Amino acid sequence: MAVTIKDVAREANVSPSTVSKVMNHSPSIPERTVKHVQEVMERLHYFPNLQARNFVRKTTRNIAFVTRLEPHIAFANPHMFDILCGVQEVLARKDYNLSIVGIHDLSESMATVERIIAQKSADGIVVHGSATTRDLTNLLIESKFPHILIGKPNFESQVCWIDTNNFISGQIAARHLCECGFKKIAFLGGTREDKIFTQRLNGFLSVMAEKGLNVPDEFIQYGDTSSECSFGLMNKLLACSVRPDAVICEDNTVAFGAIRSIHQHSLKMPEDIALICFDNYPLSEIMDPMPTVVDINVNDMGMQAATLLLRKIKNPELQVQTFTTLPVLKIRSSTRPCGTASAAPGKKPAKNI
Amino acid sequence: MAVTIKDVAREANVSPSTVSKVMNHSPSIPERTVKHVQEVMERLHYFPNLQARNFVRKTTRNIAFVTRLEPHIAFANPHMFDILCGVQEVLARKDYNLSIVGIHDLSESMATVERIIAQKSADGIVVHGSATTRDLTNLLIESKFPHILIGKPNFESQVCWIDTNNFISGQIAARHLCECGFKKIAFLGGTREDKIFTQRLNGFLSVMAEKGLNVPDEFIQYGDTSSECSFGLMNKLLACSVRPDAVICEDNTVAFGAIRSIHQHSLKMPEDIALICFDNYPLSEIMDPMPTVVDINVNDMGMQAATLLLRKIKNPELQVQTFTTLPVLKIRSSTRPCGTASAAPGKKPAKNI
DNA sequence: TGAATTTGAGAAATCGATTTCCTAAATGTG
DNA sequence: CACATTTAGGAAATCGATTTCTCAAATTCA
Repeated sequence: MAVTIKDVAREANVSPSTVSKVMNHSPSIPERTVKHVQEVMERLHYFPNLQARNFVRKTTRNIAFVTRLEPHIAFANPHMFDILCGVQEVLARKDYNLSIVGIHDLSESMATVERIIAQKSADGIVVHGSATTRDLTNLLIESKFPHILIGKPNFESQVCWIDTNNFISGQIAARHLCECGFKKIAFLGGTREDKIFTQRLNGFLSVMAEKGLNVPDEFIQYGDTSSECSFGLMNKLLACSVRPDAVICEDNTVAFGAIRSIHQHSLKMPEDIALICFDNYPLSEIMDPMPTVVDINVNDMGMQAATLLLRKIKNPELQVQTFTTLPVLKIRSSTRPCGTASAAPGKKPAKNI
Repeated sequence: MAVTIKDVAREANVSPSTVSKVMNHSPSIPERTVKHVQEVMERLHYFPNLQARNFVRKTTRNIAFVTRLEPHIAFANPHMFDILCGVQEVLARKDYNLSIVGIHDLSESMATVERIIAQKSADGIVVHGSATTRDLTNLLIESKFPHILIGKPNFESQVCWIDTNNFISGQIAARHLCECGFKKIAFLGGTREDKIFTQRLNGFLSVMAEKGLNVPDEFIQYGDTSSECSFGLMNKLLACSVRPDAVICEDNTVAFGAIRSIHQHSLKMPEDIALICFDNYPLSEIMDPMPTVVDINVNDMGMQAATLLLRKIKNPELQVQTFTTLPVLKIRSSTRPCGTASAAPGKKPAKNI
């Protein structure tokens, strides 16, 4: 049997209440008693039973991370794990536990969260965008259960969320290129309907307008985000009457196709044409040249989400609604000649499990 | 206040014991009482307090997943999250909770696990290779705490682990190439000291010996696993007096460099030269041609790990030591002409978070 | 010195389930 | 019909902490 508070009490010749008070730093226990009891606790290798403690305190010290989880999801979304790491990091510091709650289908998310709330199996919930539904947000609001969504929902809601600022991402990309001296900048690769793409594009255009730089219609090329498609789009761009001297790509894959086209035209990067893209995936680290990227700092986003959530748990009155994080620029050789590049050294994937 | 067992008992005109017995399917409760009580539970929206239940039952229904966790770890190891998904999947089915316990440094793993065991904050532990130390395995063995390591430790130990079979990976790669009719097969990209590389190489060689096929020394090229290095190695291979008609690459990055070299030599794949590599990373899905891979089914490995662990928790007498999973072959166009390929359709990374 | 106040620590209730008796009623048996 | 045997369900202890209330001892103050 494990050592309990009673064992410590008996051994220290005090009552269980006193031991409890020592553990909880009650002011009514004088220094010498504290020391004595702590000594006994140490000697008996006493660890308080967390279950008993949480049970009586009516807390769980646990945060649920609700997300869609499927085999090979790391392929479909390498961001998710980084977010998770950020959340875990902050929770661990405050002695909170993080538990993963996976759903397979959006239709499960409602029931899953209902159960968490009803059974009080967590003190708070982080809901990943992949598990967000309208019903779910309503439930979270009505139940007043501490929560935060990762990713702004695509509908109006009073729910609490955190997301990155795509408009600013577009601005950052544009500003960087302008600072490097490029003026004829093209934008490559999303579909007109895609909100994220549109926001980035608008951010880009706002900077161009601000600087008084012209963006001809043909400099904005829509398409899907496959590398084949972007290869074709880039060929088109390079055939324009006025050739762009820089291109912003919607993501790594798009950039990959674009670079292939640029190589085929025997153009030098960044001298003849510079390239910048959004997001930073492992792929970018083996591309030649390594592309400058505007990255969502997803790890930081996870940390912020956790911080906000904990604050809300501590202070339920708090009415934080939404939060936006700033993207970060990683300058690499596709916009700066080698040598001047301040590239973060890439780690290559470990082959072991 | 939440509804408790007493509220249900009062409303149903029975005692709390009866309600408890209904929940636990005790045989001494007749059908009509069961129905009546269940009806009341439903009506009152009663959910048993899990903390109270686990407390008295002396279980946690929680499994700790101990691993090194750092920002951008998804970059360094895309496998980890897939393993996690597999573990979670199986645990959820059995109503177990999965909680992530991250460490930053190997030196923390011992203390971390000690605490989990002492505080009984989990019923079992999964330790990822990145957190495995000799001390830790000793602790797990001595404490008889239910556990399983992901990845065979690189030292002798009685600890319980699960891993993939690299020797068989090598065999699978070789067999597949032989079946496709290739006979002059080269092996590209690891360092002599790397155990995994050596095992794969030996698996390959064993098949070649079995088939009576010769492997000239120059067909085995050692190097680091960068794509630059493998580009050079592949150039060397293609300059051999007898040119190989197939090449096995140590990983995706190696394959990436090798393919670049093959393209530069204007060779057709797989007609002039076939290529196969180990592991399946997102990179492989945008390579041209898409490479056939021998993949560790890490998701399945996570599932098996969880299954074994749960079995051990249920039956502590069980003396399972080690477990090995079989790699899977994903045939794509680098070894089979298009059309005959049975490639799994690749999902491209989602750009949203 | 005696009264008032502060301090230190214990007794007992509590949290919400489970589980072990135990008993009354129902049923079966000779 | 009397007695033995099931059956159904309740009373109460329990798990290991926390917390409130209480009180004796120590200290301060007039």
